[in-house]
Amino acid sequence: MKKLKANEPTKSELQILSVLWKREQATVREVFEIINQQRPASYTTVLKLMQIMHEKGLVERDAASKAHVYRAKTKQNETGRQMIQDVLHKIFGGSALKLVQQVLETETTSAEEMKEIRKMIKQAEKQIAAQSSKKGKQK
Amino acid sequence: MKKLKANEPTKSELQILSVLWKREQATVREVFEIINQQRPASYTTVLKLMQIMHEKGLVERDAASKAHVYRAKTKQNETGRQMIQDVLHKIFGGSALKLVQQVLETETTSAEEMKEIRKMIKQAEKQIAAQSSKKGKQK
DNA sequence: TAATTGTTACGAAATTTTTCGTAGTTTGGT
DNA sequence: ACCAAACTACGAAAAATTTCGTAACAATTA
Repeated sequence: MKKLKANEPTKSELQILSVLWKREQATVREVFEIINQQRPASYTTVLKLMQIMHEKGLVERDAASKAHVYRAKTKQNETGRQMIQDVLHKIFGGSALKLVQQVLETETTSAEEMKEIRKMIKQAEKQIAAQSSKKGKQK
Repeated sequence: MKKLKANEPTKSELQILSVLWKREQATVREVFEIINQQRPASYTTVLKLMQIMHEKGLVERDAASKAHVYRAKTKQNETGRQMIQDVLHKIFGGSALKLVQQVLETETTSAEEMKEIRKMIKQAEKQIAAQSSKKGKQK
């Protein structure tokens, strides 16, 4: 076996993953173009990072053509869950309420999204109901 | 003037801030006790970190008594907003919907919290309505 | 007062992450 | 076949972060 470690992406790696999540797949050059306009960076730096990410298993790549084509291997949601978990506990003391509150206060959320969010809450509430009845009423 | 830089706390610093947010104020020893049971750490390491944080202006301290008493200087919400902003854009492509969805899916959110969250959404929706009417209807 | 205990200050090592130069390879055009 | 352009591989320096030992000082107590 190889690596069972939950290789958390570093900040720079996250920045690259972000690009891959948006583009589905990309060459080093393409990623570089985008990263470079967000902050100064040299081509080989981005290349090296992506190679490291490959070793870590954060991305996969197709070496068929001259310029390797990369894809994110770690799912956006996996990473997202982890990071939210982090923020939730480190910042908001575990209160989902406070977190959501902060999101809604800060972000411009469209009416459309609101509707969707409300729908989700309905769902989530059902979950809760189901769970508590299944587990039996504790006191 | 001294520092205008937006001194982002590092991971370790965040862990310490987290303690201070919960306890309002604490000595190095108190923080150490807590940190140390989360992960192996030595006293002087925590001390050093807190000294650095003091230099950076992340915390303030009262040196009146022998053991300095520290308080978080950066607000929980400030940091929270920043980090959410980060997660939102780097992971969820700016979609508040997706973020909230993830939160609700992952976290055990109590019925109580759900109720509160719903209330907030009502509020937020009012905001939107007010804004769009004020700005004039586009399209 | 002397010994003991607990605390801060701080330099510097250790570790992790990021950056970049150089060398060698592949592709495509002449 | 040769040259130029665009890549990959990779070592190693640089920078950022974390860890810890040692020294010095203050408070407490025997």
